[in-house]
Amino acid sequence: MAKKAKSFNFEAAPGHLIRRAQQLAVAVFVEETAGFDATPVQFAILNALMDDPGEDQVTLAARVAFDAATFGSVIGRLEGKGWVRRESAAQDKRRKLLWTTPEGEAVAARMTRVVSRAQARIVSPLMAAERSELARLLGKLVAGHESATRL
Amino acid sequence: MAKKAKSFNFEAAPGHLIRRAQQLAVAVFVEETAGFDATPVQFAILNALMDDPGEDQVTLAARVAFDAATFGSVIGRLEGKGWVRRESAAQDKRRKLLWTTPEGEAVAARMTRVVSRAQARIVSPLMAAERSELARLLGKLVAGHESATRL
DNA sequence: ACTTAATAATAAGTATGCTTATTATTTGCG
DNA sequence: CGCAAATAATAAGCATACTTATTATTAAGT
Repeated sequence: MAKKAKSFNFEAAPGHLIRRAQQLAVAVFVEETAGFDATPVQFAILNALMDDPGEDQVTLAARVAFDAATFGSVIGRLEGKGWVRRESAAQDKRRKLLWTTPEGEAVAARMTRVVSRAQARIVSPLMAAERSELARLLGKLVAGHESATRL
Repeated sequence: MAKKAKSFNFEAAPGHLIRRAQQLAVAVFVEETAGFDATPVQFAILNALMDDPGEDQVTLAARVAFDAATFGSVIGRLEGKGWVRRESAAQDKRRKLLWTTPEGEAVAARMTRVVSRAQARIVSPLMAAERSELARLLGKLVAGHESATRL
């Protein structure tokens, strides 16, 4: 009963709660995937690329919700690990097309099990109904802003 | 109806949705607070510090859910802007105690209105009942992991 | 009292995540 | 065709966010 809240109550603000959730989600992911040298973003990129082989950087960046600048550096790291191959498009030499390598696909496949466990652990404090409700609300939130801003 | 989802469906994963939400929350915050030279984290720190003046870095970092290393650099920037004052504790020269300056408090006060608007905008795609439900679920999620890991 | 533990802060290194600027292409319009 | 606008990628710079290592200081145990 100590809280005075004379200033802005940031701890109850959606932004703060979302930031905390993101923080904890990454921590769980990293913990579960220790041993694999891949971050959440890198795992997402590998999977997105396996669904759309030969995609160019801009399009793939949009699919995983990334700005082009950061995306390029992440791809650089994935390329350095030999998990992604980058090649200039013949028709349009500005574009760099991307493919996963067999090694990259193998890593993604081996990670799937622990990533699934990480996702489950993230929402483990919630009951089953609450988990799907959270997913629905976050989905609606994201979709609402996507249609509004159209980045 | 094009999605094959032959690989891991990261787009429906809690971790990805949370990351997207965080991304959009920061974007809205930055947009609303343009003109003030403060980030979401800096605003949170100013407010936390106004509630607990003279707090040391470690304790305050825990309150806003920050690692000590990053926290130190953020405080350094706030000190550089003249919004926070840092002073070694007399009894324990390892600790640095923190206070907001009048300038820092003035900035926080002037930001309150637009930050409130930003928080409202973040959850604007949701209906009123959904907003409180999202806050409740995120709160439960964060609390559950806090009690489990005790970082 | 002296040495070891623990603690607070910083430094260094890596990885997002963003913005603006620059470069290389390509497209589109007159 | 020729030039301006648009586009793809990178570079540079700032701000989180984390880890491990280092330094300074205090606490704790013998």
